Amino acid sequence: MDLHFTERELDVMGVLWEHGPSTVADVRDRLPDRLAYTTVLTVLRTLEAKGHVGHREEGRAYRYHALVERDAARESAVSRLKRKLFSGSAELLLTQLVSDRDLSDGELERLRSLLDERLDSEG
Amino acid sequence: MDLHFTERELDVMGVLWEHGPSTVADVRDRLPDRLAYTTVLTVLRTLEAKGHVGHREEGRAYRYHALVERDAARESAVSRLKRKLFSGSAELLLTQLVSDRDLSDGELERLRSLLDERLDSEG
DNA sequence: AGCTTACTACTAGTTATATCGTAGAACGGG
DNA sequence: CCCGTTCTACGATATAACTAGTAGTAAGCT
Repeated sequence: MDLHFTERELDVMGVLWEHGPSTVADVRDRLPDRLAYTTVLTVLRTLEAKGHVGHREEGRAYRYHALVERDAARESAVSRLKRKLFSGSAELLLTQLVSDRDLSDGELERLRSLLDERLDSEG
Repeated sequence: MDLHFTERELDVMGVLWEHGPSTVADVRDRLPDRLAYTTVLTVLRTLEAKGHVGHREEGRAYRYHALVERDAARESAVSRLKRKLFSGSAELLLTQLVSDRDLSDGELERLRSLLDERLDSEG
């Protein structure tokens, strides 16, 4: 399946994934930019139209919840990035990832551990 | 700097990065979809307006070339992905990367080698 | 009951994206 | 020298993204 979110949609989905089902006001308060209440509502409604979120009535307000798993979005995004910018190569992508100057030694070691685990758990 | 390309722009940039300076017809021939000549030209012109590509006259035609390095685009895209979908964590991103069922053992080993090299080359 | 507040529903404007057609210039072959 | 081909320039249209205002409703306070 091909999941795709726009910039602002991703901000909103991020809130729902991070903090669970939320009202419009909840989402608005956690967004990086100060948007109008109705703006946030509009984004939620387009996300709902696309089937990415759903809502449930709660008193007089709606509580919105993600309908797609964050993992699915992650997988789709990584796959798209790999395809479009790294010629489909996971190695190139990892190379880019570890060439980040900001990574600490500790982080690098943990990254290697992750790979070791994955390799050990192979059949 | 914050580089950002749309879907189609990325297709076009991909051709320029992969095959070097190209005419409109060159680009068109290498795109995944069969677009009208003028459509490709339009994309190139908007890319030029944004400062991402430049052109040089060659006979009566223009030859377009990338003005931004592929590496810069890669770095920006990875950083954005990390921030927006992985809470800024390289480890989470790598986890997603290596959880790809399609990765072969060989690839995984090469990924680990890359990390080893990076770790060894540290101070 | 009336006032205020917190919602959703509708509408709307602007900018970006995506795609292409037509016009006009220039070149190459006959 | 005319004709078709190959360019760029300009314009156009449709859809999506982004933002927000206004209207109307319902709840809660006094």
